[in-house]
Amino acid sequence: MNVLAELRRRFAAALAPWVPDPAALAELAGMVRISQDPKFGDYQANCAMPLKQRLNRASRDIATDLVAALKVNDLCHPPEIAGPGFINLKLRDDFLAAQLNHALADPRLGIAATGSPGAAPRRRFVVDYSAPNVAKPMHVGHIRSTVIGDALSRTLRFAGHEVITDNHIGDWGTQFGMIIYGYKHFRDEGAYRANPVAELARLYKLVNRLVDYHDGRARLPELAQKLAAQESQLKTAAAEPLPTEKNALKKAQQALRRLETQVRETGEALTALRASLAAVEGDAALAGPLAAHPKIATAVLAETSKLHVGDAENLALWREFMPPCLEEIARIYRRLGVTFDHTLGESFYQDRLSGVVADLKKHGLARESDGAVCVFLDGFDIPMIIQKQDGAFLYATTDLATIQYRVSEWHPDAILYVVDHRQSLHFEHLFAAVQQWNKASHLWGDQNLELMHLRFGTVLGEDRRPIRTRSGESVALESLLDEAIRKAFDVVSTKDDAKPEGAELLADERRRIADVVGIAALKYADLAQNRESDYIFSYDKMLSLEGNTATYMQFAYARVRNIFAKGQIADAALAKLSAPVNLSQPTERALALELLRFSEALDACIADYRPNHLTAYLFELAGRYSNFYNECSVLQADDPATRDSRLRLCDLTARTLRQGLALLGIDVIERM
RNA sequence: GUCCCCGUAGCUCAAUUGGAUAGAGCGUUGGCCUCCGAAGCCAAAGGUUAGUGGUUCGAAUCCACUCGGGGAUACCA
Repeated sequence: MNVLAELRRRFAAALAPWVPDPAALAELAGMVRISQDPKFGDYQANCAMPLKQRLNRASRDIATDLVAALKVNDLCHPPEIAGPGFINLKLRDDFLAAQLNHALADPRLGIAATGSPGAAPRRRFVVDYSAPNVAKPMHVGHIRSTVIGDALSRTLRFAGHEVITDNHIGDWGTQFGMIIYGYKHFRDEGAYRANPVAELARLYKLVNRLVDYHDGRARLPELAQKLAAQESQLKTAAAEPLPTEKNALKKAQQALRRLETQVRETGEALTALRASLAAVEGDAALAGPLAAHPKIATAVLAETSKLHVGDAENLALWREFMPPCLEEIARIYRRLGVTFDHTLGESFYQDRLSGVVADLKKHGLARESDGAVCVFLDGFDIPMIIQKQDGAFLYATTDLATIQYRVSEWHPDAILYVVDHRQSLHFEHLFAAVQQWNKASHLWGDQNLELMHLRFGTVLGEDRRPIRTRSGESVALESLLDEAIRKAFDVVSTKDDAKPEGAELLADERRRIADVVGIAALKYADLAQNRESDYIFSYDKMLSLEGNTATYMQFAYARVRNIFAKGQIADAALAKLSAPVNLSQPTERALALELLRFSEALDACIADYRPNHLTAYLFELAGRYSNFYNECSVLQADDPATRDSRLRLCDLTARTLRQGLALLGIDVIERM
């Protein structure tokens, strides 16, 4: 049972005579909360105060009447009224014990599935996440979308929703023009045969560097000119006498500061550009290709465009490259334990794009402007371009086609996009456009379709700039995984060697544990910190195995399981225990209360699609278990009834931790 | 220029979406293994929630302005 939801229902019933408006009633009933401080009880209701004005009475009196009308004595001790009218509720121990019994007997731990009585209605979700570019190695920037999307999908599914996951991979863009060009001009046949993915990655990097180089050369004069202009502007501004009037002075100083920043930033950009050009020029291996391919940028675009119009040679190459590229990302997903129901990338939608454009034109939603086909939308300064002057389609076009496909094939209630926040404007455009399109063309009709951009912050380095290695490339995702596992292995070995009775793990088992612990740490660091602001990447933090980490929960789990192992209590024996749970010790009661909040944590996680509610809950639960573990002996309890009661608390704790972590895509181990 | 996001302990982040004395982790200081696993537990120090005004029973949260940071900004994705 979701105790919070039940209390809200009880309050709604008690409030109904005073509050006829259903919306207002729901809002007031929603003011039942978990208490922040145990001294205020387990839950508190804050709805008396807002009624003060509506009823024109003292809020404390309202609280008194409300408590009189409230029927909760099967759940709680008599409510207490505090301060201006806070109503504090404390659950009865016999109620807690009964709920624990129920959860213990249920494989779903007492969590009602959607669609069942009293639970939320079942919905169908499409979750779009990860979406890497398959032509280049996955890097650290891909981890957030992948891990968050996976956790949300698992959580929604467990709650009872229908979930369709779809990896919208980048398999049709300019990157393929680059590797096709690279393959035609620079490939090492032997290397390609031996390891196609590695060779293609090398070619991608090589071509990318050459293109960047020529691009940089072309930009250099412009940038230098810009700097000179800004410098002279600054000089002129600085030479002018400062105004004496206070506001004007402030403005002038501000303008000066802004100019100084501009000059500094342009100067830095220029220096960086010169350095990168010099690096390429100083690289003997690049001298030949550089001289021989001066027009590489346009040539790459030409290869891309040949692919798009169906050129036989390029299409054949693309078909040849795709399997190893897909196998490469599949390998990473296997290591992460991430799966998808579908992998329908950009290429899948190519033959639908012209139809999308035609349909939008037909309904008057799109028109030509400066040679490009644009969708102009109310409330936006700029249009969304769906076809370029040269006839090429854009990612906006693909995204429209993708929605069209998803609604016609899958009929979802919601589509969730787990994507970097920098694409916010794109999604605002896209959602606005598709709503218009639906009105004109009945893509999904009158039913409600929730389109949601679940944005997250960019992964930045510790210098607050996009994460890079010393050589200037993004950190490969795989090297991060290796590092996480390597570090976990060191810690596992150290801890095992230090055990009082000597090491107990074989090398093989240590490796298996390190795998689980390392990947878990990596995922958890991301899930626990799901904010919309940027994310400072730090090896130390991401791979930490202490404090609020997945390791903490895994450790708590292993300690529970160790009790069962020491006591030689099999799972079957645990399941047969039926002794009433006794909550006389404060740490027992606190643990029990936390165990029953699992359902609330899941609801919160789903309500705003934020796994960090779940991580916070699991951290809290593991903490309560640690307190209990320190205070209460289980195997050496004073009497058999207490022992059995505590064994049952341990059992439910272990199962809740295991289930909660599983929803985050994190495994547990029996020993570590 | 315009629009969007953000500013909370030394650092990285929470705060149940307007509730009571703003909480964790890391780091710092001190304590706890003869006792089911110390990857743990307990305690201490650390805050004008960037600032000013407003809204109300009540503000980190909502509104206005100021300061500071980031992002986006017609033909990359």
